Amino acid sequence: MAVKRTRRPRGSLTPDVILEAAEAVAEQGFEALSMRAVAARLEAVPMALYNHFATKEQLVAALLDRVLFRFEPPPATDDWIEDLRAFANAHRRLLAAHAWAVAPIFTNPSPGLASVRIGELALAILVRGGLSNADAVAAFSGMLALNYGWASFTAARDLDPGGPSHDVAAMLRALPAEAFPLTVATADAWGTYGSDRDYAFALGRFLDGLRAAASDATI
Amino acid sequence: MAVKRTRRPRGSLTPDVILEAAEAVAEQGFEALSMRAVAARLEAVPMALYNHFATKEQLVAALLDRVLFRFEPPPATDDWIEDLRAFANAHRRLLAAHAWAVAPIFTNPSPGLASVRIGELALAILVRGGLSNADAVAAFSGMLALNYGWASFTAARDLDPGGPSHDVAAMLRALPAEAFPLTVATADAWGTYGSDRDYAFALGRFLDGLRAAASDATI
DNA sequence: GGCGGCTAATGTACGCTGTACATCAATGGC
DNA sequence: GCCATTGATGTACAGCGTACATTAGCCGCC
Repeated sequence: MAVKRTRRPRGSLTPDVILEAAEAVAEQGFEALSMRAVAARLEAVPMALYNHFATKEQLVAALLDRVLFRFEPPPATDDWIEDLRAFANAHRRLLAAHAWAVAPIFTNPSPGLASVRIGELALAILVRGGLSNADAVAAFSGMLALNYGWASFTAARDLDPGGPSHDVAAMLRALPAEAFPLTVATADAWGTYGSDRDYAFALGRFLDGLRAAASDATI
Repeated sequence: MAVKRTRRPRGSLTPDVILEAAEAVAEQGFEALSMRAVAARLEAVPMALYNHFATKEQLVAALLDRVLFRFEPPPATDDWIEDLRAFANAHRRLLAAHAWAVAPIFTNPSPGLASVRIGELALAILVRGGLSNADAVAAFSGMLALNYGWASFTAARDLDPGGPSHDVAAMLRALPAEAFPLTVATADAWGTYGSDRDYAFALGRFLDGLRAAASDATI
């Protein structure tokens, strides 16, 4: 006997191992991320987590910062617009790789250190392109907004394949053509809604405009 | 006596009055929107709502559609780019006017009828500008993503004035300048993060690029 | 006018959530 | 070897969405 349930060794619960477990839980859907679920995965009791994070909110903030720190900027070239394109693509890929994180990041754009680092890296490119401080901030905000918004489109689909939006094209085609002629006519294009090609187009137009504005300013 | 608590008259609970109450509740924060809170505001019992909406999720979807139906497109002119600018601004104003709705719309880009209507109206402008169906869908997606992303920035601030991001500029200025030189240097510009001016800049660059692409295509 | 039947409003209950608060036990300093 | 510190635990509570059973108001029918 004496198989008495042994309690967790005293130093074995650290913020890092908690966040590791939390991410594993979150990967099967952010709404599945509960203090109890994280604790269970660590074979600990829910309240044990509160010795390392004051609230769930703080745990989530730390988790999101951890994810955003994985951003790695592409190497710089001599064309700042191409650097910005690569930067935006890398950023969007990061969001797509952690689809579960998109919604909470979105609703809580915490100014964590990881976000600041991303901003710093983006500003370096924009300032190199000749933009003023104010314009660089505005341009970076625009790129960020585009990426977050776009990520929400794709995340909704990635997280719920076969969900209500699993066949947008068919749904749109079924609409009354008198009321929504263009929607019905573009139903096929909507089927690939949020595609890489569409993103490249949208980002491309933004960068075109940015390059024109920068070269105007430097003339 | 016979002051027995009278129950609600039989026909008095309709989807409309429920949504009306739900919106009033949601306006003090989306997380405050619970079935129980909506029922309480109607002096009804929580389960009464389930005679009209199968789940909370469906109630929320109907509520969001109701809000998005308030979008009114600006009148058309003979300059499609200017029409698109006005359209984007009107759309963003709608989101800003219902900041609580931004997060749920974002996480659940439901293809409700109101969204379809907005898409139809946007496509009309883009097709008039000479874009192909595929490009029109991509351009609209980009505008939508920009607006949703941007709205999330401002909504976070509007919903929580005095919150952790109440003085971004001061926070950024306090960062180590060696690690984040550009962030510190642009701290002032970050203070107006998400401003109308910044949005106008970002949208403007996108529209510039779009106009150039369209005129290229028609030559 | 009385009377069923349909259905909307109600009541009760369950499992889940975050977390306040009290308790207990392992560990580092003396 | 003892004690204070502190991290792991246990219990408990309010609030959530909602399944399921019950009640009561209204309708058409005789």
